[in-house]
Amino acid sequence: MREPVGQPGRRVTLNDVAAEAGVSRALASIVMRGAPGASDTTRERVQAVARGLGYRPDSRARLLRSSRTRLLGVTFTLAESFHGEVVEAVYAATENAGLEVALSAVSPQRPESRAVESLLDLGVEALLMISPSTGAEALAAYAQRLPVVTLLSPAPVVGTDQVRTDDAAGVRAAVEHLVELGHREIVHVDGGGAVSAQERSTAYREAMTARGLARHIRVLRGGAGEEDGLRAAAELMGGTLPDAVVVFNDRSALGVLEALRRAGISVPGDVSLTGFDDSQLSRLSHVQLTTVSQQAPLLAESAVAGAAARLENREPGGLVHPPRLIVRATTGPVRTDPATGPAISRS
Amino acid sequence: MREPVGQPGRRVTLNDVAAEAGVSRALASIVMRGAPGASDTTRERVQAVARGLGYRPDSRARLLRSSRTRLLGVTFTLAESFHGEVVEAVYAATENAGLEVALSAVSPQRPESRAVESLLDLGVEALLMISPSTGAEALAAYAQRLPVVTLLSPAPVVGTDQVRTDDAAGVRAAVEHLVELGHREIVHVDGGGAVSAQERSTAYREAMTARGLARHIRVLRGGAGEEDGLRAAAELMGGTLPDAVVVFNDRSALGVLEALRRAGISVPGDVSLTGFDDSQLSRLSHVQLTTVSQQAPLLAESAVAGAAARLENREPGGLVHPPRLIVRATTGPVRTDPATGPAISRS
DNA sequence: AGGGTTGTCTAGATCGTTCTAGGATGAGGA
DNA sequence: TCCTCATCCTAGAACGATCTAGACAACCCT
Repeated sequence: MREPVGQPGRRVTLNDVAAEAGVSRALASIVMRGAPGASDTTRERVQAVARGLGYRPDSRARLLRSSRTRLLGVTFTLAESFHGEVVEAVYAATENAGLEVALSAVSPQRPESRAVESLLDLGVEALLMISPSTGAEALAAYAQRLPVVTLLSPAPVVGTDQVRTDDAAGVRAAVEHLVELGHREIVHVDGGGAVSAQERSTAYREAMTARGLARHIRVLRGGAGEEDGLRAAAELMGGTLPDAVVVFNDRSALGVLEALRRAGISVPGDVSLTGFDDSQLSRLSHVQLTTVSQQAPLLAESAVAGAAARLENREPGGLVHPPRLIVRATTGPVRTDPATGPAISRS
Repeated sequence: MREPVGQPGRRVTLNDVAAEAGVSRALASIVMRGAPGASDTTRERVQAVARGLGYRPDSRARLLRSSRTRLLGVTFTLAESFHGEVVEAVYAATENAGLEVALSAVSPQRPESRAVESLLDLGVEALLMISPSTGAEALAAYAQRLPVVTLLSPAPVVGTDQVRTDDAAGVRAAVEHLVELGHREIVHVDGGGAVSAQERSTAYREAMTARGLARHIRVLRGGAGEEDGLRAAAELMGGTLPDAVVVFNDRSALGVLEALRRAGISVPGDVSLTGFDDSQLSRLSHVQLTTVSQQAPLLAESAVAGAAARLENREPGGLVHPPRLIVRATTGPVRTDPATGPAISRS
């Protein structure tokens, strides 16, 4: 198998293709990017030559010259596995939208500002920031220079488009799922000061009220981590056990699950449990957590479409998405005989 | 707070800086990249002007023109959280080496070949591939075009530099740690057909033999996933329990841990347990798995240094790194009274 | 036949940098 | 005085693409 490139150092340029095909560089350019202005016969000929020579356009040159770089800058946090899922979906979505992706990671050692700057230096045409940590002012400043779409952003910022999950709908779905299963005493372990903790907690109250369970409303202080769940579960087991627990997120739910099981309480035999995020954790075979999925593909698709819309001076739409309840093995019918209660039964 | 840029659309170029400072474009360029050939006084003046105008070099143009792009292409898999840790460390390492990073992700929908091609189009000068899935031939072909460094690569490929962890040393460390604690009957749950399963299993045998425990050698078929651990643990509990279990990786170890605890066997009270990878899972507060850490910062540093060395036509060195044993809560002294054994005692 | 339109193609400028070749200037040596 | 020679600087050509303006046919319509 011979390499198409003859010389090791030399790279095949558009000039080479044009010369070989006997046309001008400009025409070759037209053909390569599928622009109108070339006959079908030459189009085919040039393409054949390009293929034969193993030509690949140099994106640096392309980006430099054209104002429409079709390059979408994406910032994400390495440690967040959900960001990974979104990025994956962004790649897929950009393919259809005819955009290219430039990734820039955020980490404790690499602030978001640096990530954004490197993208701007690369000449991205729009910015897609996943869970931005940048302050509203700085974000607004970016938005003045180019379209900015945020995903999982804590708060709205003028000039940016916000793609997000309908948190309330997610919590509502979880509560209703539990009610359908016959549960009445449904407790909420909240997210403490975490992002969107407020929204989810409010949604819990509303969903309970809507189902006529207002008198069963009970919110425990939780948090975003596993330890918060462990702590909340300890508090929970201090009094009488509820039918079910709706937890702020998966990590915390994992803590609750562990504490309950360690105390000999069966999940879902005695208590049902739901999380939020559909993280890797929730899929572990001994966990199988029922949870609310922020549908990464949907969010990504929508964010990319939003950026594309802005680039064409259109108004993007459909930026809030309903999540999906993933029913696994931590929710089940309410226990039928309260007398044999939680203290005795074993998983 | 006024933006340094006057017009919203116009970007500040080197020309603007040169004009404002009253020097030629070339001289401004010399100053900006710290090249020799400018007096200290003008150097300062130009720098002051650049700062005042908010000048940022356009990397596209820079990359296009200069042969030494100082750009390091990195491929990684989104779903692998360990890759994330490495990438994080790569950013830090490149900073010192004076290199820039271009990321390109691999996912089920985006094959590694595509990721590499997009990096080549961008004009990267060297390639750092984390856990490459590309075949040896294709990899060798890349290596002919530019320096290629692989990280966590399954097998050596001619022309590429391989940075990896000394798997054997890791397993040895785990075994010796257990022996120190008084354990004798140490079982190994292997990785099945997974990458480097063979090496780790061999290292286990050697370490046991070296400690005079050859007759206690026992290897159970495992795998890379949690289910494999669950299955192996079931097999394990069929016979008499060993003192300790050295598992191929963290995920599988988590399965073993879960199965043991569910059967009422205390870890580390009855059985000690070690994993491999120091993954996020192993740090969960109810897990606290003793494990072998592939030191991401060290690996990244070494890989970047290797790439930098190749770019300067030097031979890189020190590509194999010893891992570090992270002692958490799943290993402890051997149980003192075998009579009260595992079947009765509870965690 | 002349004027307009449409389709195909090309020359040359351009993007923002870096690089090469060479022009001033002044100091120091013969 | 004249010739190096280093130091500081500049003009202009790259890099590899895109874009603008316009040339040249061929065609249609009056």
